[in-house]
Amino acid sequence: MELASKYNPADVEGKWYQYWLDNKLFSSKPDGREPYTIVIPPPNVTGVLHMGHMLNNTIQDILVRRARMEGKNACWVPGTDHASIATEAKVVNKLASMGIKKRDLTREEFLKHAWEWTDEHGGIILKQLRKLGASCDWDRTAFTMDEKRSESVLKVFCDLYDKGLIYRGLRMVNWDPKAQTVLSTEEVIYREEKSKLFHLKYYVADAEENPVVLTGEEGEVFHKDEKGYYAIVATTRPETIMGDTAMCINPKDVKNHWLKGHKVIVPLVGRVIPVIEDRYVDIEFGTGCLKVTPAHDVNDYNLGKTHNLETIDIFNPDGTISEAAGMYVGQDRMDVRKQIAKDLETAGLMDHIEDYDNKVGYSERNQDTAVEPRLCKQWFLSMQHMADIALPPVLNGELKFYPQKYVTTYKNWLENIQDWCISRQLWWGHRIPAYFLPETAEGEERFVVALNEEEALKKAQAIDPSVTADQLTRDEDALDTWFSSWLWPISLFDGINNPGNEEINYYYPTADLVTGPDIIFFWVARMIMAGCEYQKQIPFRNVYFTGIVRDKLGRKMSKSLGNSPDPLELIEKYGADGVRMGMMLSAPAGNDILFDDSLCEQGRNFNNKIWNAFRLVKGWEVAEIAQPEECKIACEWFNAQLNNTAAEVADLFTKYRLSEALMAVYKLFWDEFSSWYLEMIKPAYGQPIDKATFQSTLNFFDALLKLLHPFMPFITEELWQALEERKEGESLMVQTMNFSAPTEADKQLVADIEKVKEVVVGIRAIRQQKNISPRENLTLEVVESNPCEAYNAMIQKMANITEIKTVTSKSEGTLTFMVGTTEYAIPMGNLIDVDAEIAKAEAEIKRLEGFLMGIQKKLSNEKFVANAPAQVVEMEKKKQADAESKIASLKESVAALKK
RNA sequence: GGGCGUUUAGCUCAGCUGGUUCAGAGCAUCUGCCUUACAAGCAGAGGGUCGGCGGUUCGAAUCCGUCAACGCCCACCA
Repeated sequence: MELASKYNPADVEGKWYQYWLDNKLFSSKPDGREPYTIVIPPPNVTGVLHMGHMLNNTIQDILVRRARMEGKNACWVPGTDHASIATEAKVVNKLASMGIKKRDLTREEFLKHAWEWTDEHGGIILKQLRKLGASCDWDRTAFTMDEKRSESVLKVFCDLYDKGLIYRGLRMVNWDPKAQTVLSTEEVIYREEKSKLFHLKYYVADAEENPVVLTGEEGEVFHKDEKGYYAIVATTRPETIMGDTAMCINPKDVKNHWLKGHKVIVPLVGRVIPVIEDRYVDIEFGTGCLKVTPAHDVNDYNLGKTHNLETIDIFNPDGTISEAAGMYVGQDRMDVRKQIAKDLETAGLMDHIEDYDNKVGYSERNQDTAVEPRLCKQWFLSMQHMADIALPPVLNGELKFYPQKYVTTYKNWLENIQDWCISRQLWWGHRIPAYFLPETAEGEERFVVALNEEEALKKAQAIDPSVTADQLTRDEDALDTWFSSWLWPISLFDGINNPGNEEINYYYPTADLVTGPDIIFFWVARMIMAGCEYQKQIPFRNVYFTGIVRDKLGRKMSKSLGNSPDPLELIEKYGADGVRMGMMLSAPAGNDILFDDSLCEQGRNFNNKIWNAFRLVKGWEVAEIAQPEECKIACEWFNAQLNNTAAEVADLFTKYRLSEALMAVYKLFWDEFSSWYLEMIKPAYGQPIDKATFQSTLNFFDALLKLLHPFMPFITEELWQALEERKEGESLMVQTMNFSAPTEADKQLVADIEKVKEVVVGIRAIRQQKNISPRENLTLEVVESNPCEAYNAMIQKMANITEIKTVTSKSEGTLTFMVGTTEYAIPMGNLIDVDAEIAKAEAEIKRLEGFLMGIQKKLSNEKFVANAPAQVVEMEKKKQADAESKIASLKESVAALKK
């Protein structure tokens, strides 16, 4: 058999992926088996694979492949998200680079461009997932804006509207001036920023007819100069003064009492505004005077409502100053902030400026764009009902989060739920199925919500029989992307359009959801809501929250830092199996992973180890000879070890401790199988192996490949196919794992062999210390009794020992070591350094005496003996006895050496 | 300002309801080996007063309190 000494993933990965596809091994149809379903968190349709996807999808693939091999009907449904705002932004940018402005296009023209862009870039990411080995049922590939999903979205919208849960309302919302759309509260990211706090002078306007009265009360603070009395207002946003319609003080604020009932002049603007009083104002902040701009701040808006203030919207949708401001019209808000500060200064209206740390909201999708609070009429989903139905399953454990800590996060969010703003001023998305009738004579807005125009017309005519089809205008807005993704686990199986169909009944609820904690509110929580509302059942039983992939310095991977490796290059370099293993080695649920290429190296090395073990086994010549004793024991032992580890791995899987499961399999293969088992059974050079041992070894290899396959699908398939003759279409990925639960005898055997290993290691260590070649024959003496008698042959083979003698007292001139309470000795002739051995033994005696003293102290403590469980006391007594016997035997050795 | 989490060998992490020989793993390190599967390897070894302090207990990495550092989430203080 001619196999290279190094495994080359590139030679095999593509081949087997195609083989799996050709044989439709990823595809799933409802049948009598237990279903195991995962729906992919749909990546942005025009996105490219990054390390986060790699981690996330590796985990999903491991779970799916494992479930498949456990005999379940595994179905992993792939798809992409239309990513309304992100994709629209990309298209707008691309058009801009071609010199086309979005506003010069009609909706239809724009959408044509967007679809072209989607068709061109769409699905690249899914192709990339194949390189990773993802075993998705590709025939089921869906898109959040394909026909079925779109229909589902519109149906749900109409249904929720009919239920009274969707409403249209004038609210202070978050506006993204770059994308020119409203955002939900979840889409706003707050960042701490170094900014300035400007202190502006608002002169009292009516001092003439309504004199300022100074009470002289303690704590009163006023400002006066040659132009008159003035209040000082602190603001971070001086550009909004054109929208000021009041100044507010706290009625309990003594230092500002003198302002009560007065009017003040907005600096530069000249508008006279009232001083209002409201306990909302923090007396301690700044001067306790607050400028009120109802159009541009949520709090101010609320103040405006309670105090009936005028609202002046000074911004255009793109963030430039509007006509209504009367000044700086057409300039950008950020430029105006700088300019107005200068102008205020020049006009002597700036008291002073100080540095200030401020939290500013940015658009989640346009992270360089500060969000502008804006008063707009939008569509909202009332969330209280949704929160009410989505909270119990998570709290009562029907739906589990891994790690569990996210339950608290989830609970907090649901208990303080806010209505969801679901409309977006975008074209790329599901257009809201609302149709406006002509306004009434009083200018009142009238609309109907309907699945299609026909129905809309009917509904409209029920309101106003005179309405004709062409008088109806459909709402221009699209829905928030998440309004389609929240239906994903249902809509993938067409459960909205076709309730109770075979697929939804079979695959829903899905088993596991694997996603990042950053979208727990955006997506996870809302899917639970939709599931509970439309399927009356949770959408998945477990949620596995992955961590963030960071670089080895702990920095988030980002384009600007350039610290994000290209996943495809990694795969090329280390093989998909190597990269998968690299990712998984350090990815406990919920912990961030500090990714480094060297992790993949470890994965690649492991591949190579497996490969070479295979070369060894397949290189043996098999003969009809008797099975040597040590081989027989080795087979029994490894079988026991295999069952042990398989049970451990199964348990780890149920706890989603995948990296530990991988580590267990890694050690099983590398340490137990390669370093111990194969060495135990390995025939001498040029000698054949007996048939029984060989067959067992093939069986073990087969079992190991099964355990490894979910983690490393390619190399395992390659070797499984080469292990024995296979028929066309056969594959490891659809084999079932059948391990027996470890018996007591298994456990005992494993424990016995652990001792054998210790003996072998002891002998090897002596060889190492004394520079004795592993090839040089030695004899071994066991003092008094040999607990490993049954395994002598094995020890002899592994440690190259010609004879094992049980002796009552060891020979002179030996080097010794202890395993448990048994002393082992190797006659060394004149090779030993007596003084060094004495020193070593004495050091050990000292250590043991210290140890013994601790135990004796414990045992002489009445309270310990009285309170500790009998078992623990027994254990201590045994420790004491063992230590005493060890000390005794060491002392003997020393005495012997000193002779 | 609230809430959550983390802090154990150089690095990344296990260590469950306190007690199976003075704390474990992988990687990295050191030493010796090109031993006829594998130097992407083999064999052996070293390395931690479990963040600090205090408490509960016969006994604490493990429970309680407190302090500190770091991280995350939520919140309308201009």
